[in-house]
Amino acid sequence: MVDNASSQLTSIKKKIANAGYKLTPQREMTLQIMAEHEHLSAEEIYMEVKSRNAGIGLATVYRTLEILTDLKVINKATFQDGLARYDLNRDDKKHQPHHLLCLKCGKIEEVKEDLLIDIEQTIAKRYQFDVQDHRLTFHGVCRECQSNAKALE
Amino acid sequence: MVDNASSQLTSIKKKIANAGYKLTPQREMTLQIMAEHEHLSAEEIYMEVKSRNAGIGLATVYRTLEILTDLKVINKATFQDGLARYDLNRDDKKHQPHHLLCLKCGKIEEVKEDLLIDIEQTIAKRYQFDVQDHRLTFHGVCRECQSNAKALE
DNA sequence: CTTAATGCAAAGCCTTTGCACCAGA
DNA sequence: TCTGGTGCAAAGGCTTTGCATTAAG
Repeated sequence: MVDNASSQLTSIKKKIANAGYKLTPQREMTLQIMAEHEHLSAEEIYMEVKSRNAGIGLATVYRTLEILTDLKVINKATFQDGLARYDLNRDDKKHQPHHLLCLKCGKIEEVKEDLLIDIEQTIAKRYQFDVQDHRLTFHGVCRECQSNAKALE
Repeated sequence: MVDNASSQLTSIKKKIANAGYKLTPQREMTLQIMAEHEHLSAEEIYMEVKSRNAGIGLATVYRTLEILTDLKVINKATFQDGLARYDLNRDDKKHQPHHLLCLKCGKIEEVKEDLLIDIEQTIAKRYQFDVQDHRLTFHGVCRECQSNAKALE
């Protein structure tokens, strides 16, 4: 697991270098943190870097995230709150994972499988639309919040 | 068709009044315009009202849209550009429609059917997540842009 | 060395809020 | 009349940009 993660980071770093970008401590730190957490916002990455006593500017975080998004190394997802959140592109997934957004506690869960394959074909046929990617988020109540609600009854 | 639209507006206006809100010219104008266009941003509604020589403030547009969203008379959808867009809730649909976003021309199409019913059940079972609504957008290339691309070959 | 990258602060967007005035019901 | 609604301008969040300084390759 750890090996997988670190080998993934290594290959990402190569990708950055190959694309002609410099491998700065700030960029490495950002990648490291993204490998350890999901759905981070720019602000959260910024705070996390600083908490490790490493220096970085918020603008640098945004610039790094833009580069990584261009390189398709990470995904950017914007939810209803208007806050962009970022995730490392695990594996070779070409599609954005689905999300479950809890309306009570705000937690975001990830759905590992791609449940839209059939539907994309339907869309392609019925609307003659060449589907390349998708964004799917379910709004509802997560398991914990359901339990909590029951406990209060 | 026109009758349908106007009767829909009439019932929306009743809903507004019943909820204890006042029926102001600004609110009527906003509804009228939303009945005529899809996927409007607050700014677009604002400009459209002014182009009809009626007065309105951008803040009022936002406040009206908030009320209408609360009343579930309209839907608010935020796309990747971070701009919120609004649509009248046609029929009694309880779920947000799906969207097709063209990556070439930026056009947004609407998918009338709800294709997620089965998937929502899968999610509910597999993740014990109480699904209440969803947001689904497909990214790809629309029919016209496909034709244009072929014409250039 | 050379040029891209950084950090700060300022500026940009979209959206919300405060407040005095206005107008539906 | 009475309270909510409006409009303006100011303030708020998130994100981007300008510019002098720093550091990777």
